[in-house]
Amino acid sequence: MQHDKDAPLRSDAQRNRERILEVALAELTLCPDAPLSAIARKAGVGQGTFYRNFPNREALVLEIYRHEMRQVADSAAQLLEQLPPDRALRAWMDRLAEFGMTKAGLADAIRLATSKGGLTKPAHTPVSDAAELLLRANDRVGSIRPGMTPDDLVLAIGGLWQMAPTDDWRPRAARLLDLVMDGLRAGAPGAGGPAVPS
Amino acid sequence: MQHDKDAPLRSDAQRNRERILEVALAELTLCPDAPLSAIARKAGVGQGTFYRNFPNREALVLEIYRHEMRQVADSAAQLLEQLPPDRALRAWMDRLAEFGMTKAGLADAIRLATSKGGLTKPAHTPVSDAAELLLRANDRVGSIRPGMTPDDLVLAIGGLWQMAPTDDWRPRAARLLDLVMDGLRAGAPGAGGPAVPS
DNA sequence: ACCTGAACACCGTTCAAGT
DNA sequence: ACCTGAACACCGTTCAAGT
Repeated sequence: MQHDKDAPLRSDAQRNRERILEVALAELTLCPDAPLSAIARKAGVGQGTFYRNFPNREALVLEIYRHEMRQVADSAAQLLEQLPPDRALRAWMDRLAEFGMTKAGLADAIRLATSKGGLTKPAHTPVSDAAELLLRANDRVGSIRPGMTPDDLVLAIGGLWQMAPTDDWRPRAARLLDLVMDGLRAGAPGAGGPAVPS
Repeated sequence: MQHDKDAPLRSDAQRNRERILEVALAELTLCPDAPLSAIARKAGVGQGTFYRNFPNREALVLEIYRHEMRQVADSAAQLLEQLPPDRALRAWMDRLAEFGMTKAGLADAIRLATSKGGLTKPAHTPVSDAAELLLRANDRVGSIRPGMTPDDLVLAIGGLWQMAPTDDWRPRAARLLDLVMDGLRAGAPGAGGPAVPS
């Protein structure tokens, strides 16, 4: 019989799961295609135990990704309390870039793992919730064009994920985000018409 | 002795190489992680012949990528003859999106293959040449902000490569490119000052 | 109920033998 | 000079046997 879905794990199983996640985060950040067997070994569990917790590489990687991303996403609310909406939006994107660069290996691991099967549409992630929060706050003060969706914003900063962290990524990211912010401000109710009057 | 670098291939070897590329393009477009052994088999060559031509998966994928991308990149000059610079730029980005969606499998194959080793900085690709051409044409008529680099443009449209082709990608791509164009126009000499006057 | 680790399947890569 | 295909190494996944 399989495990009851809502029942708590036995304490040793719980510990095993946490150790796997801990080791996997470190290993995958260093090397996106670290062997799962190596992760299991370093976590001190057998192959079978690993697969009981995570049926495949994608399941492991997505769990780590969601956990890490949630931390950044959650900072959006905090930024909105400290800064005007447009500056909060920009500051949040800066944090996303910073996060992406330190976790570049993890981002590669995600792409490696998720390109295999079907494309997992994340739909309602913490990130899109955060984006929604920031966009609506800006809408309220008229600092950006109306009608922007979280999807729009995520696509607009998509270039961040194809930068290598080794380079002089900071000025490049800054130039990208400056461009995005200018695009967002174009057509804002508070800015007096479109950037190119007709 | 290895092969002389500039000497032409023997005709049968030449044919083999072309058949491998032909089969690989079709297979990788369908399935980004198609086994190299399957590609060799369908191309009618032995494993060794395959590896003589392409020492690893990355070498194969990059060659295909460059070949396919060159076609799109080369259309930039043609567009500039038919349209004003800003419309040519936008039309080129549309083509890039169209191309990316039909070749989504290939794009995944590239990520799969290149995330393994070091990050291969393509540096001077046909795409960055085309971007340079389009940006400078726009600079000359003052339709976009000055100083944009090909790298800036490539990053700005980076979101295209993280869209799934299954969806209603067309309106999403259009919204992204509209935003990018507005960002580019903000601060253009011909548009009368920045989008947000201080 | 959970764990271990050997066993199996599969794919990338090499290489001895052929033409 | 180029080709073939068997052989090897490695990693993901399963499963019989243990606690």
